[in-house]
Amino acid sequence: MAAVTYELIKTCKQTGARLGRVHTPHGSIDTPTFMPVGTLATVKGMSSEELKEINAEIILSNTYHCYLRPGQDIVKQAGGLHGFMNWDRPILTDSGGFQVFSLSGLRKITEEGVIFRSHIDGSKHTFTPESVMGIENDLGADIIMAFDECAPYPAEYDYVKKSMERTTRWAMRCKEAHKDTERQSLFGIVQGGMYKDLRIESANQLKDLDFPGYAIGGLSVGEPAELMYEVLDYTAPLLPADKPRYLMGVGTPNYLIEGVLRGIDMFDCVLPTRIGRNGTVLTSRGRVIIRDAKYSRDFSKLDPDCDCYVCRNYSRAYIRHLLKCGELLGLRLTSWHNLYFLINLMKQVRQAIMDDRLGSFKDEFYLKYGYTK
RNA sequence: GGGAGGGUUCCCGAGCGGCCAAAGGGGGCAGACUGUAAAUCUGUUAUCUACGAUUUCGAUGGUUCGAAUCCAUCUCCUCCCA
Repeated sequence: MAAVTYELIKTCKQTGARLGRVHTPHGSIDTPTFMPVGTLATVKGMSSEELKEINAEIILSNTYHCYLRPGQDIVKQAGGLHGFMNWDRPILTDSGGFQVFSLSGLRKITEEGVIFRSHIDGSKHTFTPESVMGIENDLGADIIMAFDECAPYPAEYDYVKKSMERTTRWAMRCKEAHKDTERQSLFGIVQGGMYKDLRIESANQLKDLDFPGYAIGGLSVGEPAELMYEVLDYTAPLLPADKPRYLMGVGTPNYLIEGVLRGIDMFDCVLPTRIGRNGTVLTSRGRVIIRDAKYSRDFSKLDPDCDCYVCRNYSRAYIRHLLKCGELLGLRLTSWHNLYFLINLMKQVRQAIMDDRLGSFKDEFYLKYGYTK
């Protein structure tokens, strides 16, 4: 039996969205779910205990970053990421495939793998599907991602096709190299850019490899929202209904809801922590750039409808003051609130599915948030 | 009392006859942020009846076609010697 399994609980009668549960060696996750990103074995600004306080059920970490610092051997010796960062709930590690995209100026792709230059000291490193599986095994996450190439947008058909086919070959090699299936589950990643036939081909090829879960990668890389929805419309249904579906790198409140409506179970994104550190907070009435001068005397809470720790205790004016002064607490409080906002949004989404009213929930949410559609 | 150096746009600080509304920081204001090279990045920051015009570089007067830049006086600050 695979380390990670998916249990479908019910589908929303109004929209067809699915409510489920992902079972892992470190406990179960209610889906749809949002996973905070903790690239360097830390969700920036948040302790593991605080993540529990906001009901984070699973977090993400990253192969490339943890390999460079502190090195997977140290993490392994600490008892894997779970022991190292004192987090006893599920963890997912990304493979470094996204860094193939984001560090495009510092790497070279070959059939064998990717030669990286460290963004820290410029030193040269090689990642192959096999080496990545070794690192991810040492990191010890419950869910590990296959080593893929996240193609840029826009990209030529021929390039995306070659990239996608190579990603499939790498997925086969990953599966071959991944032995610890009792403790970890390896998810495949569908690529294919914005090309329908490539997405179909990718999904079918990966399905044949029978992974315990599937991710859709290569989206939210700068393409228009409508295009992403279109790709999801035809890609998500191709994935096995009895396995979890993970949309990588998404995102904003509307992307999450639109993703769930299209059958996605898992999401991750740096957005809440990053925009939080940069002075923007998510609220039920839309984004608020809390750093702006107009909030200097606003002693109300970040979001009038929020009951998170931050909103229960601190005002907009105070948090703005902290941010303007570069105080660490400001970054922490905005990150905290934003993470809570998305995790709580997914909780409401799950309840709406349970009540067969996700479509209505979406309309109400969008109206209040200020989305035009 | 004697000597030396200096006062530049919100702040610090370059500029040392025209290419200066004046470098560069900082601060302010605004925007971006989507599997984290991000506590980052971008724009903007004299005034106006703004693709042009007007007033700025301690004050006043002068030299010059032209001055933040040269000269004189005044004023204020810093340092050194008594």
